[in-house]
Amino acid sequence: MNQQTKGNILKLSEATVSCRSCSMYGICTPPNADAGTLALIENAVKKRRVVSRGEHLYRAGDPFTSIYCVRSGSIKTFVNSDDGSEQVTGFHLPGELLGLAGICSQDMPGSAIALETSSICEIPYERIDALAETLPGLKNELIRLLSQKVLHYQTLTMLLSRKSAEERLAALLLSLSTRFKRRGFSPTEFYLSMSRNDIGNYLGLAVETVSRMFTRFDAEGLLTVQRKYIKLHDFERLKQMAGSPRVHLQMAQA
Amino acid sequence: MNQQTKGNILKLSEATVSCRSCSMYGICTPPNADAGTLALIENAVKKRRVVSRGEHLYRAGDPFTSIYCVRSGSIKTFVNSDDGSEQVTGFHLPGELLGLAGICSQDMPGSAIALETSSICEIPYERIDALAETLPGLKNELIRLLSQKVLHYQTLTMLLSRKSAEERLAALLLSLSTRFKRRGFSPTEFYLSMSRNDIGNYLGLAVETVSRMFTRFDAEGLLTVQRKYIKLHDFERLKQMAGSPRVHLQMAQA
DNA sequence: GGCTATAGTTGACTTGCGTCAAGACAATCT
DNA sequence: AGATTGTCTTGACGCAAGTCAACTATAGCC
Repeated sequence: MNQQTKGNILKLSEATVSCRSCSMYGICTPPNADAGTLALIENAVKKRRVVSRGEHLYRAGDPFTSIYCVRSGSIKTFVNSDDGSEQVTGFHLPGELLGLAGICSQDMPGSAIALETSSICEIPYERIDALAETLPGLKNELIRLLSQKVLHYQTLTMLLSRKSAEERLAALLLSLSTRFKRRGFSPTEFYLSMSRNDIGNYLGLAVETVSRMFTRFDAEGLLTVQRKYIKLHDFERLKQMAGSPRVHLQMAQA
Repeated sequence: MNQQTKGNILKLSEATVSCRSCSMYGICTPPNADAGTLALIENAVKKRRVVSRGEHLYRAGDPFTSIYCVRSGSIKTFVNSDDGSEQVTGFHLPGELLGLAGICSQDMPGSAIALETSSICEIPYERIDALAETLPGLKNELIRLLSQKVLHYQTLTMLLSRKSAEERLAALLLSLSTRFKRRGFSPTEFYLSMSRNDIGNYLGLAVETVSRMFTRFDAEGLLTVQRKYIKLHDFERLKQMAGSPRVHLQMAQA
């Protein structure tokens, strides 16, 4: 029995979301679209791209041309600070968007690297205007998605400024779980495609602290951890730890 | 010689930005607007509102109806967590937008309170669609502004997850300075409209720590502080402290 | 298979910042 | 003026999490 057949507990690289559960669904496949419109979108908007583990999807400073959506696999985005260190700004799972922050500037403000072999939909931004003429709801949808991002980062900000290491890790695990569930994967059992290093970087913690927290959570029976493999046992206690339930909801769309 | 006449070193409540230096400029007064269009906008979009110190502009849970722009004064936005505590998500100065995170949900996800008597432009969101028909660039402008917000919060996230108390305060002061300058106020001398408590809350620091940092900065000759009054002396060292110069830029639009 | 490089874990030690507590200064009210 | 209340500052102390360092497990490679 391989991963694929073992229900929906599998590595993201082996999973592909259907367009139905994609953030871009309202954009790519608007409800009132006729065959002609769908063909238009098919040709104008969708462009597949495969990036393998460690490869860049885009780099900071690249001219902004497109926004991206993860079909399968997972992507980390990060910005570089002057001293050469990088700060992870997000993990992007199947069905989620990235590259939106580039809209406001000519260049991409950060970089994106595949955490594993991933399939990506690329939407050239210059075509948005043309497309919007036939699809009046498109820009509203984009605005809504951007607003959601704003909310997400506000939440993350809150998480990072107030919470302890324990709370941060609990919140991340719940966020991942919620997002897996939304796209039809198991919310209790999954593989982390990112390293402890990435997690620590994202949460503002040292690697060692992340490691210690995993060990503690496991010892306390909250979850089972074997390297990248995670199985969540006690949602209730994790939620308590992470704090406000509103926070989880908002974390859901990373 | 009162505050008003003392150049442009004054309290925000006494200052009003012209529409020219407002974030909404591209929206409120599009470049190619004829008299008829301007009249349309004047009637449909602009609605003034004055909120006095401590008063709510909106509350978390209120139905989302409008986005707002500060004309004069200053506003703090915050979200409530389950335990009743609040987390400051931003300080909004003349010319800056707020309420954008509400677009994605039906209700306002957070609250906004005036830090001093403030004049606010209110733009009913339902009219955006109608208005966009006569002003094709409007939605693109809104999208751009939202993208800028995303970038800002990514930066803030980075600030909070990695930086020390010293770096955080330096970054905030530089951010305020940049934003004052952009709107035509003095970048070196200003009054803080927010309390130490708000600052600490925003930066994820205890009030005492904020206070100690101000004292230390003053002792080191970086600035002069007398309660709310701040005079910056050494930009260079402040920038060094705050870290990446890119961060300041991005902090500029809060 | 064994060798090397990388990622993850664990322990010992240090430190920045939060917490608690007391006091100083401003603003407002009577 | 003096009393009251809220904001800000300063000091003493403890702890959560960072740093340094050694060790272990895993993955990738010849």
